[in-house]
This record gives sequence, structure tokens and C-alpha cells, in this order.
Amino acid sequence: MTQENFTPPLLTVDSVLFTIKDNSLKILLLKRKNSPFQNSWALPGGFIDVDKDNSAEDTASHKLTDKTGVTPPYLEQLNTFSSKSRDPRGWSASIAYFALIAHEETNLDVTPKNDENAQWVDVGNLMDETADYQPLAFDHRQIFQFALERLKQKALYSMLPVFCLPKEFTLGEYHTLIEIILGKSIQKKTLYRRFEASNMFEETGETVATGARAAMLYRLKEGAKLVNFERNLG
Amino acid sequence: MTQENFTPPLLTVDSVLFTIKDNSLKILLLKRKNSPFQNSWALPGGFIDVDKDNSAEDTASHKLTDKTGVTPPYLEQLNTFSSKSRDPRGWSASIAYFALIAHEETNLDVTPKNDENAQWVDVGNLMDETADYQPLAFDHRQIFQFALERLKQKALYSMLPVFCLPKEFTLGEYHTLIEIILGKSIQKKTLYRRFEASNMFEETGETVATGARAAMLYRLKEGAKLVNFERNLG
DNA sequence: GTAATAGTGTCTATAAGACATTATATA
DNA sequence: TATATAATGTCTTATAGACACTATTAC
Repeated sequence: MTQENFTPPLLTVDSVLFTIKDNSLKILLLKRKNSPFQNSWALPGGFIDVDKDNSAEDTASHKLTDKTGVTPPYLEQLNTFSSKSRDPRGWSASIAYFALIAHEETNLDVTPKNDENAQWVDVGNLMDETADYQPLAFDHRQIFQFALERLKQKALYSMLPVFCLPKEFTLGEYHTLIEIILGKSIQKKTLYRRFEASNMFEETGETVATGARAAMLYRLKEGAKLVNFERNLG
Repeated sequence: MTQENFTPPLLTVDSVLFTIKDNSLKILLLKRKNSPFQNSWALPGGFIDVDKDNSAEDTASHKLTDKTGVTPPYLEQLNTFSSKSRDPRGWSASIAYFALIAHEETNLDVTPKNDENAQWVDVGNLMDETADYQPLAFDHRQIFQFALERLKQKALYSMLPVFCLPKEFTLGEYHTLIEIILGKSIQKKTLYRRFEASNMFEETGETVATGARAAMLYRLKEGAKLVNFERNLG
């Protein structure tokens, strides 16, 4: 049996790129220029270029780099969403990726580049189907929700969220980030213990003043591998 | 930009179906009848029938039901494997699924059905690239290894492996199963505590004798949901 | 009775949660 | 000095690990 017996399905790649900005969790959305769902907001993505991309991950990475100017420090496959009805053009599958970046590292904040058709959208906005930017194109809201669940789950047992922070950051920023992702308060002592135990970071030697005692800045160690813990946070 | 500008990639579905049999972990492999990789062993799967299947999960489920005679009690998406080179026919992606079943519930043991081209293959065999059944077709060995990692990981924090057992089973069988999956000994006390705490099972009232004290038989409660724990086993 | 497997009691070890305390900065 | 935020000390709690013990069956 060969594929020639069948109508080939459409195959696309879409990415949910998270960042932390203005004390809230946001994802990158683009306004669609073309049909279907013209002028709706959508996840960055598109068709695979079989000549240029060696794998779907390449496609995801290229599309994100095009939009942000940088390669996200974390990119993993999320899930593939497929159905007869998710795309009006026919049976389709989208290989979805999940990525993290510090918005400060992208060119999206820069004024000349500032693009009305590419926006960091607050996750809170996307939970309410009647809010701005809604409804999203295709099943992108469902993909976003799947990604958010994955992020929350991984925040419970790994250091993953640090990839939302800039290259140098304080423990306080890390603490705030985790509380925003999980939507509840976490003892800073617990996070600091894990931060230390992970052995992924080193002091820069610099401190940053916040109106009170100056906080130590940390950076990821060269070649540090992402650490998972044996227990979940509460 | 539409897909018509591109050569469409090939899209298939493949499943890694695990069971426990003769005190070892096995997966279902089929001998390929057609090119490419004719006569090589491969995971059950194939192209999506866009007229019959509403989603890729439907395809996975249909293919497994065709081969085993029953619908596996556990089926989840694993990962999508894609590259320019994994299929000699061109750029291709395979949406891989991960499934568990009790071999006793399938028709694969039944003598008249017994099919030389469908075999339960020991996982130990597949770790050694020079052993029987190797090399597998396409990148199916890599897909299998990804699935095995997922199974081991989930065995550490969930009751998932029970779906490898028949409808009625003893705590001793569950204990043996977990030790086989993890490849190391686990305190039965620890497993029994989790088994109880999960609240997923009920006594059938029947016991089964094993030459010594009779063991209680358990079954999954009606509508029981799979439970995850907050810590991993050691 | 012995042997074998099923199942429990209970102590220890580890890491998270709670929360008080000390440290260092600015005004 | 007061106050704000950074960072640490230490006690409690929850659950896994170790391992000895009791229970029930066949012989």
C-alpha cells in the first residue's frame, strides 16, 4: 500500500513561544495575512519546506528565528494535532513545538522593528474566548492550552522556566517567574534549594540593586544540562 | 503561501505496542510485505486513510485493532519523527503512538490465528543491533527506544503499567511487571502502598493459588482514572 | 511441622513546606 | 534610625526505602 492510493494530508508546523514580560506570561502571536482565517491571530508556523528543512524541528526553528531574530534557547516537540476538520482546506496535521525565550533577547521590542502583526499576547487573555485576539486561527487555542499545561507541569519538576529569563538574572526574578507560571505562591527557600542543587548556574560576580539589599546575578554555566527533580512542587 | 508550492511530505502513523509475556517485556512487530524494507521487521502502522480516519489516533487505533483483534486499553501519542532521510521515498514524518495491552486479551496467541508475520519480540533483543529481527525498517528502532524511555519514566510516577496486565491480576504480578520494566528491584511495600493510595482498583473477591498462600485478585474500578504520584521511585 | 509466597508494621532517610531570622542596601 | 528586599536557619511534614515480621496455603 502506497500513499498514492490516498489524498495526502496537509502537514504544517506551529510553535508556542513563551516569554515573561511585564510580570506576566505571554506567547508570540502573528496576524494572518492570508486565507483561511485571514486577519485572525495565529501561532507562528507554516508549511514544511522539504528542500530547506531537514526535519520538522528545523522548520519550527527557522520560523521562530525569522520572527524574533534569534534562535530560542529551548525548543521541544509538544504534540501533533490532526483531524479531518481542523483546517478548512482538508485533512491536516500540525506538528506543534513548545519554545521559551527571554523577550529582551529578541528584536520584537525594538521600535523600528516593532510590528503590529507580531505581538506578545498575555496568556490570561487567551483563557477567555471572548477577549482580544480571539478567536485564534485553526485549533491554535487548543494547541496553546496543551503547551501551557506542559509548561506548568515541567515547572513543577525541572529548572526549565529559566529559559524565559535573560542571560543574567536574580533569584528573585526566578521566584517571580515560577509563581506567575504556576499561578500560586511558592516558598522561595524551596526554589533556592533547587536552584543550588541543580548546579546549573554560576554567580556573575555582579549585583543589581532594587531599592534595598542588592541581589546577586546568575548565569547558566557553560554546557549546563537541564536538571529534573524527583518530586513535584506542591 | 500554500502547500501547492511544495512537494508534500509523506505522512504515516506507527505504534509501539508493549505487553508483558513470559516474564519479559515485549513489543509487537510485523514483517513487511512490501518495499521499502521488504521482509524487515517493523512497527505496526502505515499511511493515514483520510476518508476513514478522523485523526491520526484513529489510524493508530485501527491498525492495532486489525492486528490484535482488540482495542488497546491505553494509547497515547509519543512523538512525531520526521526527516529528509528516514524514508527512501522522500521527506517523511511518522506520528508515533505508544500503547499497552495484555497479550492474553489479543488473538495473537491463538493457534489458528498464529501469524509468522506478527510476533511479540523481546525488548532485550531490540537493544542489541545484531540480534534477531534487526535491523528494523526505517527509524523504527529509534522510535522503539523513545517509547521504552517513556514507559520507564511513567512507571516511576504513575500506575500506567497495569495496562500491560490482564483484566484480573495479583499484586505479585504487578510487582514483577514493574521490576521488569525498570530493570531493578523495587520494595513491594512501596508498590502496594501506591496501589492502595491510587484507589483505582477493587478486589474481585477471588484468589489465585500459586503453590503457597493464595493471592487476592484485583480489577480496575469502573471508570477509574489513571493516577500520577508526586514523587518518582528510586 | 517445613517451605513458599502473600501481605503488614514500623523505623529511617530525604526533600518539600512553613516561617522566623539575619544580611545588606537606600533614604 | 526605619524599611525594603535578599538570603539563610531550622523545624515540621509527607512519602519512599529498608527490612523484619505475620498470614495462609500445600505438602
